[in-house]
Amino acid sequence: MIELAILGILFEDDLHGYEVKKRLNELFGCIWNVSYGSLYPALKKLEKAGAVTVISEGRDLSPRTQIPPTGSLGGEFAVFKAWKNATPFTGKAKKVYSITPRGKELFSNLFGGQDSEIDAIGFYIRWSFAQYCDVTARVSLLETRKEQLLSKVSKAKFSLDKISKENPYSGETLNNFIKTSLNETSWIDQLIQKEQLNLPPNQAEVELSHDK
Amino acid sequence: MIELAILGILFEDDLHGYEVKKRLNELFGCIWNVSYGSLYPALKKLEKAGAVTVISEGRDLSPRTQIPPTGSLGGEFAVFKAWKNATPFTGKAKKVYSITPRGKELFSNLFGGQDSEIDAIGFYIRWSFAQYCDVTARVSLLETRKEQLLSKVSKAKFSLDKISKENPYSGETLNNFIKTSLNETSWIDQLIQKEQLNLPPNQAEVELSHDK
DNA sequence: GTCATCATGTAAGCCGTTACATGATTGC
DNA sequence: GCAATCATGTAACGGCTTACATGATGAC
Repeated sequence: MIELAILGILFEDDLHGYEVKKRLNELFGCIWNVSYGSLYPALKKLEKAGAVTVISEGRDLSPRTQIPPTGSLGGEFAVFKAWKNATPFTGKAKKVYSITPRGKELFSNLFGGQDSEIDAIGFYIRWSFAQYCDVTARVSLLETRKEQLLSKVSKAKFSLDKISKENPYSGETLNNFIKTSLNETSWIDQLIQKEQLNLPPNQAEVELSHDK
Repeated sequence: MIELAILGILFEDDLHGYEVKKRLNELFGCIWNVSYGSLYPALKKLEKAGAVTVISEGRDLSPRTQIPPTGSLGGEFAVFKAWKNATPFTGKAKKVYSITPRGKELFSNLFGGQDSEIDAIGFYIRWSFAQYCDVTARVSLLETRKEQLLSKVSKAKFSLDKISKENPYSGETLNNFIKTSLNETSWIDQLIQKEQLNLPPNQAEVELSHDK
């Protein structure tokens, strides 16, 4: 989950860890909070996997280390290496991370969520970064989530049959759960319709366009 | 969380572990699932804490081990002990648990949730068992949850200000989150009103009663 | 007598949090 | 120079899940 979010946020900007956390909490603070204890290990893991690279490290990167408009990455790396050797390094340094092509691939895989461990929070986070994948992946995510919600609704209805009499509070709770889930389902339906306007015309677009 | 749920389900019936799980999954299956790996250790912990007692153990409790209408618990225990010693015990036995007064106390404490770690699921579970605590605790839970929701909504609005332009999907997500949370808030308002009809008349009941 | 299901438990491991430890930078 | 905050990391711990291991019971 956190890896997906990190990659998603790095699509927008190259950032160092501290700011990744700040941005994620800014974006998702209402539903989710990242802690350092999970952020830094995750960054390390992503770096090891080649999904992100450190593009600058240290406290005083002078302008000459910027990428020249026509410059090669290899050249920049050499300058950086030279600086690093010249400046004996003691403690904590600001490490700016950048997403790699491999990272974008990983993002797509995580977005698809092969293990189908996509809970409410997982869905929100994925949808927030939905612009970084293609239409089919988006629609697929929406369908998956919709199915999940409906399956939970039917479970809840099943529960209702069993308990509502003796315990009014649990019935109330289940009914609210059902109502909430159906609301979310209809929201998702709208999103699916919106997305399908972007799909090739062999989809049922005709219907939709004069429906609207 | 699981301890609260176990105690809640034991309010209704004396049950053995396997059936506690079955009932909890029946009741909460749509939002929550208990696994054996957390159930049995939790039962053990509750037993150690004196919150539940094993009232029967073994596969063949004959009628004589039932509590006589006027019988003392001590007497029953002695019979049970005798049976246990007489029947060399090899393997797995069905252990029926019962909630104790201390368990009911613990339930109240957990219901209050002093650490305020009451997330959506925690709230649903608590509310499902709300009939086993008093009106004030119920109202207090509702108020807490409402505050939490509103605080999250204001966080979400804050986030909206920062991101909506460059990322339409995250804006969409946040808006849906806000809508959902406000729906839930108004549901909770209704519950609070309902509960306040049960409160002593020094509450603002007059207003409510002719409002309805 | 054997298969499914009932029933209890343990162990390994994942994932995440809290708390801790350290150092750099900036504003006053 | 000192406090606040920026910045990176580690270690301990907690809660829960999965998988494993074992045995009892009942239906056929």
